[in-house]
Amino acid sequence: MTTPATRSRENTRARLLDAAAQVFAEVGLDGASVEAVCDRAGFTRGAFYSNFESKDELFLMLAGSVAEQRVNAVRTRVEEIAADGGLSEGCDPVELVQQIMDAGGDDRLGVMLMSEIRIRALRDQQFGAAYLAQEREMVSSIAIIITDIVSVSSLELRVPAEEAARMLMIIWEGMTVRGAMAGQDSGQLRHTSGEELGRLVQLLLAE
Amino acid sequence: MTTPATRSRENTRARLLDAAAQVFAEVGLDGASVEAVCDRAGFTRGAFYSNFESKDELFLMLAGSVAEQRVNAVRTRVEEIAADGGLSEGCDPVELVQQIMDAGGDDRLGVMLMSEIRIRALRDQQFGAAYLAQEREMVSSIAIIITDIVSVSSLELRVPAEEAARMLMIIWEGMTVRGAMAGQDSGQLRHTSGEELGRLVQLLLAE
DNA sequence: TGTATCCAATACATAGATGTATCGTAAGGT
DNA sequence: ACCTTACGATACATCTATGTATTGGATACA
Repeated sequence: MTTPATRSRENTRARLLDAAAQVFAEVGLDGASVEAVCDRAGFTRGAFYSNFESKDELFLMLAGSVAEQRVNAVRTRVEEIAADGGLSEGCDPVELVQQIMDAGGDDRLGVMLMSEIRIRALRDQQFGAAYLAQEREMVSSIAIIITDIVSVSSLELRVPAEEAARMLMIIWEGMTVRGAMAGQDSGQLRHTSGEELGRLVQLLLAE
Repeated sequence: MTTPATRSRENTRARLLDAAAQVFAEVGLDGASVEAVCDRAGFTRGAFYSNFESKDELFLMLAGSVAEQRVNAVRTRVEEIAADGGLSEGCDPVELVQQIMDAGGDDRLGVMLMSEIRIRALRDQQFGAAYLAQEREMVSSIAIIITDIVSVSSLELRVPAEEAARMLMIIWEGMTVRGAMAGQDSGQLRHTSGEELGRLVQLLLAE
């Protein structure tokens, strides 16, 4: 009953979670059978029911892990920028925002998975509350860096930092979703959504 | 083979489409069985398969009708405002934008149905292209009225009208989705998303 | 080497959804 | 009044998914 067994078990769980992320993104939570997830992971349903109680439990764990990753990615990116002294007076606000948003990095499948998560957040009160709470954390992180950026520049914000952060996040989300619809790969995705974000940043700032 | 029979048939189809809108919004396309839709409409599956080939065909028709309604609602609202001389010099841009966005009116179920439609647009290339085309129509309508508003005022746009329209639409969408997640009813939904839109309008305009 | 344990595979029972084929009935035409 | 047609209900066959119960096999430990 030492580590190897446990290690193997955790590996199995991780592989199932990975596979689930892909399959849920591709065909949706309801469209994905437990067996499809297991096939993708290279297991049978025996492994699944040995590790999870239901597809729903798996989804909740997956969503929790995705949320955690996003929040952390944005926060650490913000901290990195602050520590790196990226906030010199001559820094480019547009570039910085771009970098922060990239931290939450969404490729095509990522966009689809997030959409699936949002749908669930719409249908399930509890889950929705958790989703919104997690989003507020991201907004807080972004608001902090926005405030810092503005404080070292000669510019000023035309709306409160939190509002600005929310707008940036929503526009970014809307643009990536539409980019994915148009069949763009992640590279183009970053590009087009970046352009729109740049314009919004210019709107948010005033001399 | 005169009207009554046909009329009854079309009535059946309409009731099934209505029921489908509700059920799809509540539990999603994949989560909704054909029987659930029929139950809601007060029919059996016999009626369904007599009128539609599959659940998917029904969904495509529903989505088409929803898209048409939205585009038309926005366009006619824009035309009404233009005709009503609502564009006097002293008009309130924020108020006008609010009215236009309201035309695409989304209550809680509407938000959920649109989310379902967008998910499909993400998964299906063809459908996604159609969705984006329809959205471009809406953006065009909004851009027109924005241009008009600006032209009769002493203000000017800080970005191209089409960009402004897209941003407004995306922010509006993002806010209504989040409002619905928070469990707000349609009244509150309009209120909170309206506030955020107001701020964006102010950002978009310059003296 | 034997044994205990843990984990995933397999087999099975059941439930639910789909689509088709058939039937009953009401309305329209002659 | 009779016949025909159209539409929705019913019945059925099939398929797929789920969850559980049992089995097999690998690994750790004595």
